[in-house]
Amino acid sequence: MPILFARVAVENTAYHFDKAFDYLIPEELLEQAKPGCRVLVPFGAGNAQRLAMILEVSPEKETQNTTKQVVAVLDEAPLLTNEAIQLVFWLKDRYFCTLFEAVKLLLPAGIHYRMKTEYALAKGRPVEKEALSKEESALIEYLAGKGKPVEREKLLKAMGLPADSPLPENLFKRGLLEKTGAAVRQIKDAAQKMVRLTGEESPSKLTPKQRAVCQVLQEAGAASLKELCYFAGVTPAVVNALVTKGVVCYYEAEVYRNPYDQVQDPAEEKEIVLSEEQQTAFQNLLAQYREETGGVSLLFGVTGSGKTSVFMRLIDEVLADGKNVIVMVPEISLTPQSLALFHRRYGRRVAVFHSGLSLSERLDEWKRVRRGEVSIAVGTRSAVFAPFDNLGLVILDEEQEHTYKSESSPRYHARDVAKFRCAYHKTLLVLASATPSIESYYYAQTGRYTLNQLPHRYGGARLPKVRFVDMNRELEAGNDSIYSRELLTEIEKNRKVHKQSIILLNRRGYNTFVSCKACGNVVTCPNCSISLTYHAANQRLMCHYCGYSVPFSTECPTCHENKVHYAGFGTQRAEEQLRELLPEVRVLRLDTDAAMTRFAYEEKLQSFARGEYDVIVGTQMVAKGLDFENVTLVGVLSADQALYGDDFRSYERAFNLLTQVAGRAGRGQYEGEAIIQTFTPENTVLSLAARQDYPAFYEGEIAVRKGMLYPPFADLCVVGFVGAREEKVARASEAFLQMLRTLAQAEYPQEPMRVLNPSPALISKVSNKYRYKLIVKCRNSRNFRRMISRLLTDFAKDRTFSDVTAFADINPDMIL
DNA sequence: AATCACAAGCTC
DNA sequence: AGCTTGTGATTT
Repeated sequence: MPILFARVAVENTAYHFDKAFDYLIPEELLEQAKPGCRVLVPFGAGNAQRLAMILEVSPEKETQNTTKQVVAVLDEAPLLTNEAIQLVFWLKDRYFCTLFEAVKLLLPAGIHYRMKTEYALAKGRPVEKEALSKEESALIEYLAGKGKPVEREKLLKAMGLPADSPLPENLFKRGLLEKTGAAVRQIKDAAQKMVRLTGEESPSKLTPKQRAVCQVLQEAGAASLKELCYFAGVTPAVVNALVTKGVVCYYEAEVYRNPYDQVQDPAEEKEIVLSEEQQTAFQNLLAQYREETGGVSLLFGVTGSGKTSVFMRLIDEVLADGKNVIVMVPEISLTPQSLALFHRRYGRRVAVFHSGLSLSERLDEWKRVRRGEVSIAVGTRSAVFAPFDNLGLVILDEEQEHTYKSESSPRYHARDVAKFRCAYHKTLLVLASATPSIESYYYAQTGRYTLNQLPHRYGGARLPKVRFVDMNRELEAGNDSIYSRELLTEIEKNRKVHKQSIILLNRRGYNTFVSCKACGNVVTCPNCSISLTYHAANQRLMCHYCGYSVPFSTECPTCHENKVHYAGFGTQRAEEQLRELLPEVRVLRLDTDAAMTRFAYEEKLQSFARGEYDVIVGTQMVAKGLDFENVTLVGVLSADQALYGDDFRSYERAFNLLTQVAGRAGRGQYEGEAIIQTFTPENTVLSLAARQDYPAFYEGEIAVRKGMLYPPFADLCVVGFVGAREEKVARASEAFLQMLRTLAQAEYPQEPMRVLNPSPALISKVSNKYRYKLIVKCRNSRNFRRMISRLLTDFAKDRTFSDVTAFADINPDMIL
């Protein structure tokens, strides 16, 4: 009998000691213990039971009699494929997370077990002789009354004790209580009670109602209890009686909780008619897909050029090959309309993943994919993990969107995970966008990706007219509101002819940039070419990349007039002011702060569509995806807020946003117009966005990226530090910097990097924890990651900073 | 000699 | 993080 070992990922390990741990598989579990199955293992000195995932089963290498044994196997069949297991190791290596965190990412939340602790009265122990406190004896009494194990949480709640009370644990240690642990599923598989005939007993001596039941079953073969009662016109009691007689029996059948249950399979597939341009793009993509080399292609098509038609044709071909497809879209564009598009064409072969689903719905959609019952997964970021084992195509729509980057550990980017999966399956990844990320376009230009273009709008639709309003002039004319006279006039004009308007206020981040009213100059950092941010606390202007700062002064460094000021306002004020200025206009405010459920959001949009409002005022969520025929005017309150964010991607985001928002107007038969307010009308990004001239924008931007060493010419590794005491956090970041310098010099002298000084995070205090960060311009190579990984573990082991946690994020969307 | 409190080290 | 073991100091 060969001895087998399981290499497992253990739950709740800290990054600095996480790795695959080896356990012996006892003989009776050999059958069941397969890679991809979860197990229970004893862990640590106390041998407390923990959840773990088997990543590999292999014969013994060297005998260590210290090796512990697997306690139990929790899954009948593996949850992870071979690919998924490789992906787990890849995720740990790339994103500095633990193996089990990576495992969790690949599974639907609803499938997770959690360890529960139960207490019961110890048998054969005379309680009477013990010295007990009042609370203790009350607890003992309660358990004696129950006579069976009670879950820890329930017990504490029943006794009115705090959730972290050590009481039961103390009693356990004194031997008065017994402790049992078990792994429980949070979400149960949904099952339906089904009924069928046993065929054993001849149905004699039956009541009329019972005979009716049997008749239905004879016709239908089997039915759910619910349906059966409905069709036979009886209550479950009748069926119960038949069960007792042995005529019929119950069994459980699994059902799926599916929010799109009503979706019908399409009667026939409608032919998609492609324009010549679309046809060429489609042919190229198809050819590349057939190469089966695992390449990446950028589909660069202007807004309204019909990218969706191209990939639907491509999807058709891939499905015809019997392969599966993942389509990812940003959350905001996953509207019922766009989903309906897929449902109409592919019916029940579509599984959907987005944040609006309940845990159980997500679990069931995941199972449908895992069992090969669907062929397409449509969804947001997490859809990239859809467990297909015959993946043929991945499409990432609006590939530049920041929502594809996770902001919490594991800080993965869906684009990179998609690359991994496509390389594994030797198949095609399509990145689609009207405004690609600078990085992706660069790779398309330099041949790392192929490039397919759709330079014209489908059906020859025209782009909206774009006008700029110089807000400096407004101020000179004595208008100090946030609405220019021109914009107000147009809104009012629009209302009178029953057309609608969208007003966008970009307020991403918490920055207040500083500019000169006289020359329009925006004050930037001399080292990083990043807009400086005004900090009220110390009245200084700070760069949050490198920590550079100067005292705030109203004197402009360029024109030396005393007209430097800072600005910033929110949607609420924008809404109030519009109501005051144009009392007759019906205003709808939409923003993410308004703590709206997905449902309420849909509801409001519906009523806007019905014409119950004249204007929507909102943050960037209104800029994208909305498609209303009746909207002919789009106003951007301050383009500057987007342009001068304190981030090297600010121009890129602003260009992207303005291009998109201008695309909101005039989507139907009416011509649209966009009015963009700015204090810096001469900024070329504005006119480039108005013309939707991406190539020209790219040329300017890529030069800056190259000059300043920003992606794609370098990677930014941000190391964050979090802790309760500010000076401790600050000292920790300094210490880390020291460690980094030493290690880099000693062991990684070849690795190119530039380390910027640690500095407080942009939002330096979040929920009473102080945050610092330090930026390293680097090459995201295996070697560099290994170095960071070592630093993170060494740092965590250093007890002087035990109350400060450090984490790393390579190329985050926003720099803390 | 017995007991305690905290630092150090390991997790298969 | 959670737990055990080691070390030294304090108490009897």
